[in-house]
Amino acid sequence: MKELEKIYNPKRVEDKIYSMWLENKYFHTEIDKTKKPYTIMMPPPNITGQLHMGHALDNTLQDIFIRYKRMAGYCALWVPGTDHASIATEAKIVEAMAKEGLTKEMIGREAFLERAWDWKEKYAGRIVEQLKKMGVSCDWDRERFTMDEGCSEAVKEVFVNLYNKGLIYQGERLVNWCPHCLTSISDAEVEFEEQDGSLWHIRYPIKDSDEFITVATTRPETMLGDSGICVAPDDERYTHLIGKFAILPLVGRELPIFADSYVEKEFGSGAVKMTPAHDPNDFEVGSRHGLEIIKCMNDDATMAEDTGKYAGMDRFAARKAIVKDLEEQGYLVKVEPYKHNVGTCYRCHNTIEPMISKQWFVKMEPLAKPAIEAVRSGETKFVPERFDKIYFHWMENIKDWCISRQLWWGHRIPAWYCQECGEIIVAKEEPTVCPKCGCTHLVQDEDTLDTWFSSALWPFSTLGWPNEDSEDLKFFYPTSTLVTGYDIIFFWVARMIFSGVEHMGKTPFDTVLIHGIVRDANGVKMSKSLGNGIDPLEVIDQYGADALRYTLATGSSAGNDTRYSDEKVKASRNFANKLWNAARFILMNIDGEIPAGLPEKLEQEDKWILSALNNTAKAATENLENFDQGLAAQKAYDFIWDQICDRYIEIAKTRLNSDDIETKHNVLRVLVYVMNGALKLLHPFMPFITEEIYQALPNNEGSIMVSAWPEYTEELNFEKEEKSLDRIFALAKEIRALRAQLGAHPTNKTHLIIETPHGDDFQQGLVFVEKFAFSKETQIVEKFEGDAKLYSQIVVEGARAFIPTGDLVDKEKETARLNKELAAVEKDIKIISGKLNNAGFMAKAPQAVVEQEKAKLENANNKKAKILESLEALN
RNA sequence: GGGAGCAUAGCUCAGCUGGGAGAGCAUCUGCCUUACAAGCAGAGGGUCACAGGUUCGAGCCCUGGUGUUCCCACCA
Repeated sequence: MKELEKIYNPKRVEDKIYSMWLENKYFHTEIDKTKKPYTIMMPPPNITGQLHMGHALDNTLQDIFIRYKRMAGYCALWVPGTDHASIATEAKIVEAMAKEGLTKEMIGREAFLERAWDWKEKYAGRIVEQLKKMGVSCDWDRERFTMDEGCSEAVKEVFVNLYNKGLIYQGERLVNWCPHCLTSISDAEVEFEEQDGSLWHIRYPIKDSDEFITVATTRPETMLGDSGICVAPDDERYTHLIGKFAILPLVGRELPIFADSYVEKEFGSGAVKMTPAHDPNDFEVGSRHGLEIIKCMNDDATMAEDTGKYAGMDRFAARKAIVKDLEEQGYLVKVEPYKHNVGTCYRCHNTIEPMISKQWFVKMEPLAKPAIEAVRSGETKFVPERFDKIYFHWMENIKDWCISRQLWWGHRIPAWYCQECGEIIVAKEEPTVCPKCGCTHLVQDEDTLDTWFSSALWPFSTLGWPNEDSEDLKFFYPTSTLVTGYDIIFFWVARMIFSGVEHMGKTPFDTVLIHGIVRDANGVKMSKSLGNGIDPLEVIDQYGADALRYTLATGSSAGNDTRYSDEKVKASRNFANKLWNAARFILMNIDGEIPAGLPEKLEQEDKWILSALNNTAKAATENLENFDQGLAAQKAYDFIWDQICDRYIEIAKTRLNSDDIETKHNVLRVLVYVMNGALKLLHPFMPFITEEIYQALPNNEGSIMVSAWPEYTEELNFEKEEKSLDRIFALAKEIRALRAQLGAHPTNKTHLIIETPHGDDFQQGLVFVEKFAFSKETQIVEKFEGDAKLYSQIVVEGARAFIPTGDLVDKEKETARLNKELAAVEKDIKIISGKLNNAGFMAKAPQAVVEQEKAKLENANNKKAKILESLEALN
């Protein structure tokens, strides 16, 4: 006999089991061509990160599907890895250096990168250790890093390919510049925030005239870069000024006044100052009209050297100073309070400064088109489907992607400039001579690539691409399921899709399973700045990884946010303990060896539970196939708690007490079989406890994680026994309710007479009736013939129970109770016959539904007759 | 400005292609019934946000507005 502790202790179990899995290489996948591939690429966590609830959810979901598919016979591969997160990591390192009084420039590029690699070594390892605590079954032998050799090779290959196709180009354009991170960022990386600002109305004098033209602006400091004034073509107020010049106050520059349909008459003053170097719209209008581009700010958003007295001032200080000067010199007309959206950097949340600058871009339109088609054709499906709209909208309105970053940590742009002739050489390998002029004076581009440039290649760079001969690539690509949050559809999912289509000719995954974010118990997004984040590792420490996983798996449905609360985890922990005790009970009853497999002879109740397991397996499998992991988990839960624990184990006790060894063995064999099945169904959700129990059960070999997933089989479909037992349970339940009303103590067993046409079934299940209805000396009759006045009477479908309550029978109470029952059943009858008397229903409802209603009516009528009989007998 | 999600028991949420509303937690009552008090048995609690419509039949489909959350755009 094996002894398990009374309360399940995840701490004792989890690390031990994880090591066992690792040692046995269960996570490792080799190509097996006899199986179908099922592949997941883990969204690589940043090396700046700690494991948070978002990771916990994301990886729990992936682990559920990979474990399920592995058990279901697929060649299941889950590739893990980490992301170098260029801007985030660089910021952290710069921050750390600042504490030592150092800057990037002081130590130089090489020393900086050394530090960065040290950082990577330290923190990539940390996040991996944290992931392992979750129980993830990814193939650690294949762990990748976005800047490892293979990924870097892929990046270079893609850059050169796209450049050669003319899809990567260099251009002097207006980009989003973060003055804090000191780099350009892409449009996707700009977050708009509503802010209270002002609309300043400033009048500019007209050259050679006494007139003024008034412009409105939210950013007066940019006037130092003004190079024109624009009005609407049909604005009669200003038509006479078109072609004339305005004099820029404080500066004295002459600004051409011109018309463009971009301007709306109704807004502000109807005249717009043009600052092409610091405003995206002005840049566009300016390029149409050949305006001069005058940069008036430095990279750190201080005012440029040539701005006179404002030079060196921060942009916001300059704004104040300029407004003050305008006011003093009589140029300020008025100031209105104005709410507007301000672009901020998604990393540091400082206000973005649009700046003219030379950057590298990916030309998006030719890439977007086939990527849109890939989703439209269903080659890749979003779950839930609605996210394809978001994808389409973004892809259809896409602008070119700014990919160069003025950072050091990242993939360096494979472009070299000839210092002699200015030739640009884009190549995978560093060139030694300029192909144009033959000189050797070549200098590599200083910039690195957007971190998402390499993550976009993740689904195939991790499988060996650009080596086209890679067996892994051939077998596992395209991958099967991508699991990720809706917050990175643009950053990552969309870019992976167009990259896959472009470079592999196939979209990178079959399905994109989108989940929401994890909020706190009050529905507030967990964030570092709010301090409301909950550390998954602490939760695991307190309740176990299984409890956390189960909570996340059941609490979230595709596409929706989920709330975390301690109570939910506690409930999951309780479930784990319930399962544990069920297993403990089985093991306590095993003394020595028992035969493997199911016994030859199955009793009614065995067939009932086996049939229930069979049906649960079928339903749960369907749920998993539909990515309804929460429903699948719920089914395993209900089966274990309601069917195994509350019923079958209770039922089993009778035979377990038998002196006959075979009787005892038979029920144990069913118990073990059913428990194994339940464990397997639950394993993807709660891998640790299911493994621990699986190992403890007799006749099990190897690990549950590589055992076969339970499949539905007709052999174990026993409808008759299910129905029969369910009838017994229904009757017993009503009897328990009556006893509760009467305040009967469990030890107070009562005599019971059951009147039923299903005598044989009840006779077979007699011991269970007695067990669940707390009865003794139970009689089963076709027709009750006692003195009804001395009995309480229970009426259910297919049976009537008589319980002698002697003096306890309160005639009035009993009559009231039966009348209540009567009212209920009469209401049923009314509704059902209403339907059946409805010509429309009879004509149009499906036959099966009509039959069902007829059967219901018959049952209800029978029940009513019995209740009436009982009432009559009572009085 | 455009778009999307959500609205079901006190709380958190399920509810498949339309066929008489569910779970967990919380509450109340009674039980240490020899696997489990992290448990067992029972009970109460919902005009499925609102108004229309389609249908024999609507929590589910359609329309309209309400509240709420989010995404995109960014007219100075």
